[in-house]
Amino acid sequence: MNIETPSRRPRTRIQREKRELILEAALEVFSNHGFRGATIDQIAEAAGMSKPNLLYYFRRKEDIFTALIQRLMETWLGPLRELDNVGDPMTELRGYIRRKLEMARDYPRESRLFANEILQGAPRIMPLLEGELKSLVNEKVDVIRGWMRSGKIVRCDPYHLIFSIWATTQHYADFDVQVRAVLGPDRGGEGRFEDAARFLEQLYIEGLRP
Amino acid sequence: MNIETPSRRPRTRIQREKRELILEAALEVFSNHGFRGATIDQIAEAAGMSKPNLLYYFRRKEDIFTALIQRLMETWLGPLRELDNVGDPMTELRGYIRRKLEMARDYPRESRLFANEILQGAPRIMPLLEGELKSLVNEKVDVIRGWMRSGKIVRCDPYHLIFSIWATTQHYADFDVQVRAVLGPDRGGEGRFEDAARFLEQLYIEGLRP
DNA sequence: GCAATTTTTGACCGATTGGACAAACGTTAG
DNA sequence: CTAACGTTTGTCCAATCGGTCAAAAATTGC
Repeated sequence: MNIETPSRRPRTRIQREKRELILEAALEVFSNHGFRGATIDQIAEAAGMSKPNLLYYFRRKEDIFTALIQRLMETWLGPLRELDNVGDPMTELRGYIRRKLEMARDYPRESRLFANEILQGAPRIMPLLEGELKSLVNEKVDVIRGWMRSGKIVRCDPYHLIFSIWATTQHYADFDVQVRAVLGPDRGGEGRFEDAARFLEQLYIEGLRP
Repeated sequence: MNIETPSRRPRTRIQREKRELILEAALEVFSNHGFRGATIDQIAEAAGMSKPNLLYYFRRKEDIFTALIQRLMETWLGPLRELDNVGDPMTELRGYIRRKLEMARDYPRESRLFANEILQGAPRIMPLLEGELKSLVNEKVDVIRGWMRSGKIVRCDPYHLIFSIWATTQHYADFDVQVRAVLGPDRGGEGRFEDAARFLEQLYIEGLRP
């Protein structure tokens, strides 16, 4: 019999461990080759098991992908969830930018996985975008609008403010190859994230000052 | 005999027309599915011809891709080339942002094609990035540094300034599905590009003012 | 009109892919 | 020990893919 949805029995210790192993391997492979470009064999090899063995834990290739996306979404939306209207607006926004940039540095595979899926038209995560993501953004847009009304930051379109923060920070994960190619070996080292952080903080602080 | 590199004979009228047809079809298919995700059959069908017929004009799938990239690169770097140090720096930068945003609106397939290639590690265009692109950026970085020295714009890292303009503008092509999902049917209509333009111009003008 | 050349097509091929399956192998509770 | 259950593997399959090839059809140059 197969696993996948725990219809009745709870997960075994081996099941929990092996599923975790597979998801880690799948993240590596999917983020580098996209859904279509990745093969089950590649994932199985990266996870150190045979293909039929992998298919015992996840019936179909797509099931691995959706399980991965589902689990990642929470981590990914974390920084935006933390954006709160306690504390100084400018400090909050700067913290958000910093956290997003740290995620681009520390979790580039997750970023590229999302980017790849969105690029292909988000066929597998559209409900998430229109549901959870949309409502979370709307919630934070209200917070930002409050800051504008109280004159703490300049008036502008809060949706596009969020988009631009996403774009500028995730750029350093998704387009990392290009960034490093343009900066060259000397300027493209590990310091590029600190340089980016300095630039972006300055841009947004000066650009949003009321 | 096959075509591809015009070793001796010049291109026929039919060859020019059909190759154009194929490249247009390939742009549509590659930008939606990536290199690996696209199939020759799909491209052939989109071009309205049989697969062997297509392979008569381009021997291999990769040849279509590289021909496409080669031709697109010029168009794509156009706006950056136009960035010149004649005229007011702020006006120049605003014009650059506006042109890049117009390209994201009018040529989203080209943008997604590049994004897809970069995401996979740019295996087919790395030389272009390290060569033509890098030197063009370096050239424009000098222009921007000149503006900073003369106090026309605030001092900041010109590389990351360019990166952030790329990121924020191309975001509206590459992540269009997400942008529309979050904005919803009412705010996600055609007006989203004007809203984005207004926001970005304000952000960069305020953020770069000396 | 005719021969040379270019263009198009149907049939085919080997490799890869996602996935099925039954049999073998391990593990664990009584 | 043993029966039940969980895990692993080798083998196989149908579909799809990139690409070949020879021959037919269309075009072109004279």
